[in-house]
Amino acid sequence: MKALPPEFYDRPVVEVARELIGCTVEHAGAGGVIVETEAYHESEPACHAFVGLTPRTRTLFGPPGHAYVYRSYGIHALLNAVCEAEGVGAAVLIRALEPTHGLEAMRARRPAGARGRLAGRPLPDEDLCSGPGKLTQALGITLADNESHLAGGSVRVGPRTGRWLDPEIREGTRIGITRAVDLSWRFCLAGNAHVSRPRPAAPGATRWG
DNA sequence: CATGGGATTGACT
DNA sequence: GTCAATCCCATGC
Repeated sequence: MKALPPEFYDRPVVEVARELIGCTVEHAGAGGVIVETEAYHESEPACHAFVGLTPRTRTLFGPPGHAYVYRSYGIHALLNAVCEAEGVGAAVLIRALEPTHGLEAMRARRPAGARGRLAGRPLPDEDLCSGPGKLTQALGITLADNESHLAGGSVRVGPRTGRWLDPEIREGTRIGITRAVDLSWRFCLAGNAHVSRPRPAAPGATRWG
């Protein structure tokens, strides 16, 4: 796979978040197409970089085109792409993928449902990567991948191909945050079953898709 | 050095 | 809809 160059990430983070929809991510023999992203920028308080340069946010202020991986709620590793010029804290959170290869490797890394209807059965495709914590688990991405190069490291991000060349994109407000909740900095591939919930509605429509 | 909160998920009511 | 799990690290004393 040809990877996106660092220059791709060296522009306004909201623009990169939109452009990453339809691009590919792969790691450890598995990968998929990005169907959901969110933008974060040091100028707004939901961004980790808002507090300035600390040991935790060092990667965010580094050069564009690197992975920023951090632990969320003590449990999940979340994958971001560092954007904008070195010295500016900005990143795109990769929130969901449509898996394209390595599905069995993903299922091996994702525990099957312990109870209920799906107990003991393999997870459906749309449950493998339909959330930021799920996709890192499915791909085997950990904090050890923090700061790795997205163009030549363990995590690789590639350009749009095939039926994802000109994706129809929905946008909405970001999820799971308590500050700067009004910014419409979340982007999704319209009608895609792998987007996490809640899914943004089409403009003027009453239903998703 | 102690404390508190968080860019989530899965299980249960 | 509600809830706990569980770790990193920013902040404050």
